[in-house]
Amino acid sequence: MTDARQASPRRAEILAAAADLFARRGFHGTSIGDLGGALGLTGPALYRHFRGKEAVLAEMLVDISERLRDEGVRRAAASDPSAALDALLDWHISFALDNPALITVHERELDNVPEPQRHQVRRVQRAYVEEWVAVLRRLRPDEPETRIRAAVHACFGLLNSTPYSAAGLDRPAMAGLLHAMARAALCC
Amino acid sequence: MTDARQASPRRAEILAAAADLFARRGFHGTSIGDLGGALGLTGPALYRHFRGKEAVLAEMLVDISERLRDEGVRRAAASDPSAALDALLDWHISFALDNPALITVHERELDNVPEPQRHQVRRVQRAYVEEWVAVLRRLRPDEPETRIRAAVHACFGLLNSTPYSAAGLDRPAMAGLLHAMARAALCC
DNA sequence: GTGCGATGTTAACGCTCATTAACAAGATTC
DNA sequence: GAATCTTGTTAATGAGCGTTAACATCGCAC
Repeated sequence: MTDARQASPRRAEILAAAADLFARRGFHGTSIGDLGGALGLTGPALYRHFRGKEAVLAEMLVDISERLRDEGVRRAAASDPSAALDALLDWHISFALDNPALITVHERELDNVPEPQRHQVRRVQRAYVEEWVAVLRRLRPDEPETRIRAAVHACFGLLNSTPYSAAGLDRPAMAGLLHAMARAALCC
Repeated sequence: MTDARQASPRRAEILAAAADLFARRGFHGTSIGDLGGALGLTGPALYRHFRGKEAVLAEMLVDISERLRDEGVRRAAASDPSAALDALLDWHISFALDNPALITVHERELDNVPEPQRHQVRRVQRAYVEEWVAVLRRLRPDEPETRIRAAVHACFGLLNSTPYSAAGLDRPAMAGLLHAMARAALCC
C-alpha cells in the first residue's frame, strides 16, 4: 500500500527529512531526489511510502494542525482564563521551539496542499485559533471579537518568528521572553 | 541594456507584479511565463528588462531592505527614545500594511537571491535591526543586548503577520492594534 | 524615407523534475 | 524450499521551466 495512514518508521523518517528540507528550501525548491538523498535513498524509493510529493506535504500539515489543536483544546479547558492563556502560550512556545521546521512549513506551504486536505487543515487551524479567541474573550469581555481574532493572529506571528532568530538565547530564556512578550501583547 | 539600474515604468510594473506573484505562490512556484502573463506579455519579453528571474527578486529585495533601513535611520534619530520607538513602529506598520506582498517576499525569499546581492540585503537588514536595538537599549539600559535583539526579531514577526490576517479590521484599527501590541511586547 | 534602437513575438534548446515501469534482493509464509 | 511481500534500484517518459535565437513592429533621428 502506498497511501494508507500506516505509521511505519520509514514514513516518519521521510516526514522528518521533508520538514527540514521544505522549511529550508520551500516545497517547490525541494525535489523528490533531494528528499530521498537526505535519507540515503534514491528519489523513486519514496513512492513505496507516499503517493507523491504533495501527499508528503499534506500528511505533514494535517498532522501538525491536529497536534496543535488537540493539545490546544486540552490546555484551553482550564477554568481560570488567565491560567488557560498561560497554558496555551506554554504549549505553542514549546512546540515552536521543539519543531521550528514544522512551524515554518505549517505557516508557509498550506497553498501547496492538495484538496481535500487543504480544507481539512484550514478547518483544524481555525478551530485552534478559536480556542485562543474563546480564552481571550473570557479574559477581556469588553473587547470586540474581530479585534481579538486579529490579535491572536499577530500573536502567532510573534511566537512563530522563533525559527528565524535562533539568536544567542538558550531555550528557557527564549521561552520566557516569548511568553512575556506574547502575554503583554495580548493583554495590552 | 538589460541590467542597468535604470528606473523605467516597465521595470516598476514587472517588480510590482512579481511581488504579488512571489508572495502568493513563492519564487519557485512562479514561472517567467506567469510573470509575463500577469502584465499581458509573454515570458521572454521580461529579458528586455531584467537579466533573469533571479535578478527580478534580487532588485526587489535590495530595494525593500534599503527603503526600510533608510527611513528607519531617519525615525530612530529622535532624541527621546520612547518617541523614536513610536516613530519606528509607525513606519514599519505603515509599510507592512501598504505593502503586504513586499513584506512577505522580504521575509521568505532571501535564500533565493543570488550573490552578491544576498550579502548586501543581509547587511542592510542587519543595519535596520540595529536601529531598533539601539533605540531599545536607550529605553531599557538594564536589559542584555542579546535579549533585546531577540525581542526585536519577535516583534518583526508580530508586525509582519499582517499579510495573513486581512481580518475584518480596517486599516487605522489594524495599525493601532499592531502598535499597541508591539509596544507592550517590547516594553514588557 | 531610410536606418535604428526599443520592445515585443514565436520557435527552439537543454535541463530538471515528478512519476512510472521493469527489475532485483532479502525476509516471511506456508 | 518455493512463493510472495516488502522495499529498494536503474531506466524511461513526458511535462514544464529558464533562457536564447531569430524575427517583427513601431516610433523617432536625421
